[in-house]
Amino acid sequence: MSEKNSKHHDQDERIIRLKKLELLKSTTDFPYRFDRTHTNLDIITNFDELHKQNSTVRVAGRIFSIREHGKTKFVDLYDQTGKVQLYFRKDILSDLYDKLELIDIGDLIGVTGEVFKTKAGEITILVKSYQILNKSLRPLPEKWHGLTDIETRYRQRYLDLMANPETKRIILMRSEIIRLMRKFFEERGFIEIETPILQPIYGGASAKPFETYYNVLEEKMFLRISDELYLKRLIIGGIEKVFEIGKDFRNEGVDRFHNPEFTQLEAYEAYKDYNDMMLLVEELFRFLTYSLYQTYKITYTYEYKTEEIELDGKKQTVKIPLNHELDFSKPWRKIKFCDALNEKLGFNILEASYEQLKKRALEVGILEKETSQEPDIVKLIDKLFSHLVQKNILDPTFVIDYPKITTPLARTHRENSLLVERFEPIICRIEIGNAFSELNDPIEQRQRFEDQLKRQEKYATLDADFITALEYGMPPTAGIGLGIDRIVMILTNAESIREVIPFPQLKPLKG
RNA sequence: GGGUCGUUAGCUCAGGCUGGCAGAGCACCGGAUUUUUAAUCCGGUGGCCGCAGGUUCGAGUCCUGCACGACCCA
Repeated sequence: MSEKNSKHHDQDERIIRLKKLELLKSTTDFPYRFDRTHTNLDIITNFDELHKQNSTVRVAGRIFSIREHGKTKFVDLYDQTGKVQLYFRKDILSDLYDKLELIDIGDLIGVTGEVFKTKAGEITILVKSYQILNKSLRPLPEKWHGLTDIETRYRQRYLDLMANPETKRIILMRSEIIRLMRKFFEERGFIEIETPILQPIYGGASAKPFETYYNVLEEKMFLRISDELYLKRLIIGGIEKVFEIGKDFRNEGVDRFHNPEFTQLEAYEAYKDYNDMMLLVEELFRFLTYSLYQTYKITYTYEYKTEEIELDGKKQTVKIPLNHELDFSKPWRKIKFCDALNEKLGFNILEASYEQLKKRALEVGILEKETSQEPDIVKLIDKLFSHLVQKNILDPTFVIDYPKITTPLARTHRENSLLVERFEPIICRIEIGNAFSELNDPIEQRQRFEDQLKRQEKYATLDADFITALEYGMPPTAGIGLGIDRIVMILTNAESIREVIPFPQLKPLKG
């Protein structure tokens, strides 16, 4: 009894719909297919011709709204391409019209009819016959306010897609951006090759990996944190321009810019250096913005300020967007990592001691006094840079020439042996990638890995097989990794990485 | 890991400060309406107020803990 009451209303509308479903099934089965002559968009764009010729059209989709008016019904039908209005009349459909009682918002139907325009000028299909293709047992989110609860939007993305055009826009745009990026690299002669996701040794970045176990081999395996070391093996093997688009996995936290699994494009080109790579990135962004928007200028909202205001005597918090215009027709700004950081620090990062850096980190409040684990020096440098410099970068910028210690896979700078030839492209504070002139000296590579281990960097590894590969000789090579999720954020003006990932990581609901 | 905020009907939200019958719009059900479009009009159903404790005569409201989420910080 109490159990029945507890879910009473929950089930109410579902029970009504189940009864309708039973009635429907008692007379006919739902069809397995429905021949469409047009999409809804086709109907709108070809209206004049269809109307002139009194063409019979067949469309299908989901019902989002039903407006009854006497012995007629107006129905909004959506397919992937958009909306078309349907008009059902009792005097045309007779018995079939009465059967419309079994139809609800959310149901999928296919209709046959002719197009016309209503008094109000809306393109509409006068329905001559219809078939119910499937029934929805649950009510759709409300039509006017839609679905705004962020958690429900992410957990039930299909509802979000139905209710929020912005969600659909971003997800379709993501697909388009990936298609364009693939096209960009293919047109320049890069070959797309897939490398292992399950790896016996992880590498190519500094991050905590996900671990798994391969039963047949009786070996611990890791999900890759980067594709780098395998793609370089391909360069050594003679694939001179290579790229891969795929998921990397990092066993770390979730925030506005991080999802534990994310999509990266990595590209490597033999006989090039990081200067060439910077030009390629500039070209890529011109290509992307122009292909998507037919302009090189876009706006990104890099922050939302919240302010309290009084409205009708009530306090309300409003979100004020802070926008920044990005112009990709211009060359990107270049700033040197050390110059920019030294200016903020007041001392030379390359000569600074660990204690000196730690002291400063405590001063600016980016390090807790009582911390159980000391950050390693690379982590510390990275934090200081993020907080003191990167936070202020809005225009498309290449941060170049990093301290050698930060980057074991990058080649020593040709003019300063304390640095490496590395850059990060940054837009509106967001790192969207990482690139180097690749280190191709196997002896130095081994030394750099060993130095990392000696410094007890947290997730350092030494991939001996990779060094063996280097010993066969890798051409001078430029390489880059680009965070596709973050690039999609920039290009769609998305506030969070979760908006551009169709199914972002959430904790499972308990109980 | 810490701080702030949030969780009330299927959906969107009031109510909460100051404890006293659980509210609205949409959706749903019944009726009217043959070019409506957030259709309209009349009538109605629907609640474990996130979960578990505590204070109190009495808790959606106050206190504690937990879960999930958002933002900020680490």
